[in-house]
Amino acid sequence: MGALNLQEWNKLPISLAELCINTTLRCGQSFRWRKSEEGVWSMALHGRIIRLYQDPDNLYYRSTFPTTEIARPISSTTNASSLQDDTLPLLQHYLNLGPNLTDLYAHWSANDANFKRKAPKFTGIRILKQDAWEALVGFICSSNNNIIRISQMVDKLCRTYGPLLGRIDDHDYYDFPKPADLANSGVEQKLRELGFGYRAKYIYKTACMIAEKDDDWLDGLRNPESPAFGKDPVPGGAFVDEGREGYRLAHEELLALQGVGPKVADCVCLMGLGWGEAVPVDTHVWQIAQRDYKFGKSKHTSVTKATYDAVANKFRSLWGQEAGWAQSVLFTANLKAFSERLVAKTEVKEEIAIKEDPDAVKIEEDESAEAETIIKTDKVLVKGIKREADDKDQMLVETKHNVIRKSKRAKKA
DNA sequence: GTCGGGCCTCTGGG
DNA sequence: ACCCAGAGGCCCG
Repeated sequence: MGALNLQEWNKLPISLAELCINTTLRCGQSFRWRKSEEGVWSMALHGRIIRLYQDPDNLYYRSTFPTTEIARPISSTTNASSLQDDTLPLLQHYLNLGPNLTDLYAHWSANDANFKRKAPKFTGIRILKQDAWEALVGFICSSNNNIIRISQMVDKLCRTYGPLLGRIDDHDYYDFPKPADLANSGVEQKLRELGFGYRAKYIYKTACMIAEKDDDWLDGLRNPESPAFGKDPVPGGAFVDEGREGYRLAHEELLALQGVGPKVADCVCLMGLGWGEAVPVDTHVWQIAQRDYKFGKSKHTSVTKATYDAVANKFRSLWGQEAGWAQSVLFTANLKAFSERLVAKTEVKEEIAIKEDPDAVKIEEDESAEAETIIKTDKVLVKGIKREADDKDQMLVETKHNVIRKSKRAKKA
């Protein structure tokens, strides 16, 4: 942490088991957070620049408003501090700090031995309550893509079409552009020049469709139990394996947008509209379903609609109301960027001992009574995570390769 | 309803 | 060197 001075920061006591921003902010749900060399996460959010830092006992946070906002006349009934004071409730909302995460993990583990085995190294993951429009655009970008490139694309989008909020430590912060900002002719061409590929047309068309509708159309699809920041929750109905009526309606409405298929619609439902039962079934989750939950006997390699629904329903029946949240934990555990944790001794420190005797690294027992898999362990050289500028050294780690056995029950045959 | 083929771009691994 | 599969898929015929 070095020269980082936390004197001027606000402090919120919270454990790493209840929130781990280092995992939550880079596991592929939000594509806009940036991490400094000091370990400070920062992003433009709700018209201000938010900075976050976490140690084992506290979350530290601070807001920086644009100069015009700070210079705004203060009414006689409003003191200076109340201008910034909504940062805490804003963060509590955005980081979704309401639920007790330890209890949730226990609940998901109770019916699921696989979750119980995988989750302990991926604690503190929360589903962010992101702006629905931002989530929509981000996940339209995600098709046939990887998290690093998606983040670069979203950054270009904000830099080109979003309002500049300020500059901190030689870094400019732009807020996310509005639908109307992307609904102009020439946007598709510009996005193609910026490297969006075939997604340029999807974003332009979807922006046009949203801009045509009422301003509150997208938020009208929200889970009433999880309203937008500043509004009061209303009961949203009883849970069912297929998902509640409101969720299915929201999903269907989103499918009408360009570049939005079932997976992207579920991402928006889960991370932008507050529908906890939305389970996005992507290539990773499909792999997980085949490897650990006995899916895959069907002949098609790609996920058909029927298979998609079957996988999502299976996970909803297994994990319940917040199935999408549980899915995200397993998704993160399956990401290559986090694969070092599968064999790392400790999860708190970023650095893995580079010169450590590889033979001293413990091999985890990962056999599952349920999963029909064979585990092979290999020693390989992998590069450090690209986005961490201070982590370029090559690390000697071990990875496991799972080989799917296709036979239905005859393990020994 | 289902199935291929094509799609922008970048990267790690054969 | 070179190619190709894969990356949090979707659209079209």
